[in-house]
Amino acid sequence: MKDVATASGVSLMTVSRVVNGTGTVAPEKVARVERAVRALGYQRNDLARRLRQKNGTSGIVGLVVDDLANPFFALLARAVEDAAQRRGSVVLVGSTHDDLDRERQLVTAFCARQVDGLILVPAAGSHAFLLVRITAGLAVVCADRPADGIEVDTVRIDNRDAARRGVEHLLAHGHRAVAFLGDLADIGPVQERYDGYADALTRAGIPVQERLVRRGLRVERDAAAAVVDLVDAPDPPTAIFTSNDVATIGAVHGLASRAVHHKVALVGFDDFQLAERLDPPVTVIRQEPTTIGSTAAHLLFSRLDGLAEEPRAMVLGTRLIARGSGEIPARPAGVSSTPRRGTL
Amino acid sequence: MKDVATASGVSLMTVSRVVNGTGTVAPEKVARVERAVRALGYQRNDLARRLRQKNGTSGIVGLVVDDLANPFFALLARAVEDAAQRRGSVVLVGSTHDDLDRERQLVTAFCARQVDGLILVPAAGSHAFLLVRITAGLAVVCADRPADGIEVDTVRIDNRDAARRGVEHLLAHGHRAVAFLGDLADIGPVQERYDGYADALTRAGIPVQERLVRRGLRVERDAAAAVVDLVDAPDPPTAIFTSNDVATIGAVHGLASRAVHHKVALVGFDDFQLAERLDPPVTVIRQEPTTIGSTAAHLLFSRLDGLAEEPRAMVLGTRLIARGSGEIPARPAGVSSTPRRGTL
DNA sequence: GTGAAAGCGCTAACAT
DNA sequence: ATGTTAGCGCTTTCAC
Repeated sequence: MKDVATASGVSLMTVSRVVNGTGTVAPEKVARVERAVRALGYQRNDLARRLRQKNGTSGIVGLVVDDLANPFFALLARAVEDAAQRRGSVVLVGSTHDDLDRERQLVTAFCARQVDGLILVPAAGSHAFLLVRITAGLAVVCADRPADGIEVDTVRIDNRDAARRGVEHLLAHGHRAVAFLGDLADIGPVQERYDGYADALTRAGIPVQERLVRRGLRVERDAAAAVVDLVDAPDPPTAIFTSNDVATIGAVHGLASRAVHHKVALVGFDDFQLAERLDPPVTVIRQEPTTIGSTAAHLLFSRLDGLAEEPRAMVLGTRLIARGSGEIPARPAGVSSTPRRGTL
Repeated sequence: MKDVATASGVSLMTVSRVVNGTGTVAPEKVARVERAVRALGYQRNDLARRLRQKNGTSGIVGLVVDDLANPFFALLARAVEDAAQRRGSVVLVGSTHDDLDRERQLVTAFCARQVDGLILVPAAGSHAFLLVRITAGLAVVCADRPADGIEVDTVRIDNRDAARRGVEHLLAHGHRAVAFLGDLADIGPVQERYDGYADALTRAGIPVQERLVRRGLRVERDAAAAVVDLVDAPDPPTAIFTSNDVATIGAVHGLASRAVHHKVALVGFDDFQLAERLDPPVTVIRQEPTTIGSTAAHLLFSRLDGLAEEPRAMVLGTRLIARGSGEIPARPAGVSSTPRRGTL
């Protein structure tokens, strides 16, 4: 900047005014400065700028998700990025892999770079460590899940209700022995989806059987193994409810490996690519990661623009998409499980 | 920081030394300062820090990809993020959607935030605008494709060779009429894969038929429509080579919609989730986005650490994974295309 | 319309 | 072992 000023024979202030288009500068000097800027390849240092502008913002937002490589979060991330772009902000991303320590590191690293705000898919555990930062002016919006211990804007779906509807869809096709497959139990939505599963069974007068409930499934292989274990058991489930995309895809593999994919019904949480092209096509409860991301981004930007209401809890809709796997009736011809005592 | 100094009754420099663990400070004062830091929730402003440390780095790297929501780039991004994390850097991301203007905006926005380096999946077009920045010290590594007009480190695969092998796999099963489906022709790898396709045909003495070549397919729907158009034509191809994951998935839909998925062979570039579970399972040429990402990140960090060799061109391996769709023989029973003049 | 001076939060380089 | 001074690149404030 100093070089530009020297080269065009004006003061630093004039350069500043030209670069930012503020104040009033003689047209002739504007031209001289602009020429020098181009010649020297000068670009404003936004960081130094922001240092002096007491009120100024960095134009950086942080996005902390569970796993950027998961299509759900990749779509959410792109939606956030789109919204940020339209506003001239840039996005710092990081994956926590549901590890609170990792999340804390990311938040610290992001805050050290003066992010204006944070969109957070919180890991399990207390987020009280964020309180002091929020008090200090950090805007935080939670996506997909609320964060324990802080009251901030949250964008999510009604997991419990959606899961209940999914399981009821299976019950409506005559199933009584419905298995539940889920990720780590301490993740909020996983627990809520389990609750919805239990709700559906309870309303139908069916007791929850712990042997049909498998949690802590982090990767597809875990879910596939759980399914194999379930269908090989003496009294196998006639239907499976998987509580996220990873579990659903694992279950598809598991069922196919035992050649029971046409016999055991399947409803999965989260839609996924090619679900409609599988055999049978997979019935899912779809949520919209893109909508979640853009809603969270808009909420964050509203806060940055001074919105000072109570924290909002936005609950977005879900839709059950029946494709085939969830409509397989209970105990079709060919399933060889001997009828036994009803409940156990 | 000033507050911390006041609260603990020491000078700014002492606080600085304690916070950074540099120099020598009396244990008692260290304790006092640390207490004040905790009490006030003080966190160092890395940006101001970096402003003063002339040599210092921002600890921010930029990652510019085609589309973050595409699983290929999502995996690449996660690999970059992992590598950055291990180094204490954070990652700014952005999607260009193969638009050079958008890419330029992202690069400008990232540089204004003083990124140390850039990992770039370049859009089509001249990247001469980067020259001045590279001269000014910006480290750039290209991933997936080289950038036009600049000489920088590049991490990629041998698209032409891999595509040739994929098409030869089809030819080995007796196919003579092999269609090519691709994204925008001005994207480097798309052109290279087309060249590989043409190579395979030429080596086998088969002329390339323009009517079997469909490009500019950006989304699955485009590819599905192209496939429908191809198979409905008078002299339909007996095999299809799709030059990326989007085209492959589109082709799967297109073939299924005309119920010819067991009759028309398919080899796709890029592996994708559930490919092995489709009917028939899809034969692909797999590249490793994760390896590309981590290699690019390591290369970038080497440069930031002072590596001053000539720009490197790293070429990673690919593997053909035969699953079924690529092994369908030419002209199976039931394909009703009347034999006509050979070439036209 | 323009510039000079002060200072954002921090740290080199020199004191002491 | 600690404090002082100067200044990173920029903008604010106020004077001209």
